[in-house]
Parts: sequence; structure tokens; C-alpha cells
Amino acid sequence: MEFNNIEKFDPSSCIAGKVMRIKRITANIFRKHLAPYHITDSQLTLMFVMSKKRSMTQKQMSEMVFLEKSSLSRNLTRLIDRKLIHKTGPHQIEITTDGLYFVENIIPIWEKAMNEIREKIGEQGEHSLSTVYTSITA
Amino acid sequence: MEFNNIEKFDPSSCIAGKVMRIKRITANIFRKHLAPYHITDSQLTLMFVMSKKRSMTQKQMSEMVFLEKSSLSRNLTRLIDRKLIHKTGPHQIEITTDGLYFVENIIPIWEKAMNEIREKIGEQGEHSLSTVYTSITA
DNA sequence: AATTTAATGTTGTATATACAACTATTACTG
DNA sequence: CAGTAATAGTTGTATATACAACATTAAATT
Repeated sequence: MEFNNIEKFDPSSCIAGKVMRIKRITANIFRKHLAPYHITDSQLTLMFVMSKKRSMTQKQMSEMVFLEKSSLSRNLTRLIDRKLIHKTGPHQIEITTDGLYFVENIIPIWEKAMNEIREKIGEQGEHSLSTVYTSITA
Repeated sequence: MEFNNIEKFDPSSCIAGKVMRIKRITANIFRKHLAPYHITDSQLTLMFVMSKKRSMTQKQMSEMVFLEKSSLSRNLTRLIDRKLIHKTGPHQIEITTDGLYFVENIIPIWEKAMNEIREKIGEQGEHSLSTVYTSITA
């Protein structure tokens, strides 16, 4: 056979392929719920972290969310423009009062998105996801 | 308390947050392995599907990989420019012979990336990922 | 304290992704 | 068969992401 590797392998076993598809599906669900509030899933993650920690460096945030520093820098730009976050020094970002209210109010919406995903993946799926997450971030 | 929702909730429970982080981590591993061959994880998924099916419509592909038609259209542009895929009609894309050889040769590299991820998530993690994938795509 | 070194953050460039609006193709219907 | 409706695919625009190169700030060394 000319293409032995192709014959033998099973594309559906690809881990990255599965992760990408899961990501697209979950992002679509979240987008649908969050769009009216003009915030994205990625931005919301940053806001959630900030709402708990209140203040930190970009380096710290970048490590917490596994986001490259340049990507983080650009995502923050949009949140800073909206005054949900501000810079209190060269190496310090802080959530604003507006930011705290925003998170406070978006949590019920976020819960709706979470529930829609839970309906799809179930208790089992949610637990399995945690297993993957724990092992890959260990 | 002023921010009751914030106090109560646990950002680390966010499904989308976990999925995004897992996605960044796996994409980084794949990127590292695939970069020398000038192909991305997303493009490789398309090539993998094409290597098995040989020919299909964009609509079919879009449903198989859960990718919006416009995103697919643009990703295909790059593969068509490289002559790994070509259009055989208005609604038909086909893998080229070059494309088949490309996939045949990249599979061993792909296996290295897969193994690096497997080292992190283990048998358990790989199985858990499949569980999530099956349920969310059901 | 001044200069060098290291760490942190930003900007240039490229791909990925989605929605909305448009174009092109195919399918239906009279 | 012609005209319309439906489906498929492309383009405009915006955010997300990463690497490389640059700029800025902090730390270390003399």
C-alpha cells in the first residue's frame, strides 16, 4: 500500500482534535449567553480571577490562565478600555468597582450557560473534564 | 455583603475556563511538534479527515469538525494555496496526491505530540476526554 | 549609586474563530 | 423551463492566540 500510515491510523483518536471540537462547542454556548453583555468567555475568565484576587501582576494572571503574555496584554486592553480593570502601577492590575459590579451581575448569566453545558455532558462529563484538567495542569 | 455572588462562587469550577486552559496547553504541545512542518493543529485536523474521506463538501467538513463555515472557508484557503487540497467543483473539495503524502509523512510526528500529551494526562485522562467528547457531541 | 542583567510587558505579524451580510449555487415549484 | 426559495460558500469585521522582536521596569553586581 502507498499510504500505510493513513490506512492504519484513526483520526478520531486525535486528542487535539477532540479538545478543539469540545472548545468550539462550549465556546459557542457561552458566546450565545454572554453576547448580550458584550463580554467573551476569555475575558470573563480574567474578570472572574480578578474578582477573587482583586489585584495582581500580568505575569501571575498569565500563569493562572495558561495564556501567553502577549495574548493577555491584548485581552486586558479591552477590559481596561471598558474600565472594568485598571493599572495601578507598572506591574499591577486591579479590578475596578465597575468591574466588581459587572462580575456580580453576570454570574447568574454564567450559571445559565453552565447549566446548558451540564445538560449535555452530565455529572459524569463534568467530572471527567475535571480529571483531564487536573492531570494536564499538574 | 456587597458582592454576594462573587463571594459564593468558585471561578475554578467554570467549565469553559477549564476547556480553554486545556485547549491552550494541548495546542501549545501540538504547535511545538508541528511548527517545523508549517502546519497547525486546526489545519491538520482537516487534512486527517480528508485523508480518510478523500472528497467531500465544505458543509460536510464543517459539521464533522464543528467549525463555522466561514472559519472553514478561510482555513481551507491556506491548504488550497499549498496544493494539499483542491476544489474539483463548486461544492466539492478533494485531497491532492501531495496532500496524501503530506499526511502520510506527518503521522509519525503527530504520534510524538500525542505521546507527549499522553504522558501528562495518562490512560485515565485520555479516557475521560473521550467521555466528555462523546457526551458533548451526542 | 551606576551599569549591567534579568524579568515583565507591548507591538508586529500570522493563523483561528464566529456572526452578519453578501454572493453563488442548487433545489423546488408553477 | 423560468423564477423563486433554499442551501452553500465568501468576505467584512472583531476578538483570541502565539512567537519573535522590541521596550520597559526591576534586580543584581560592582
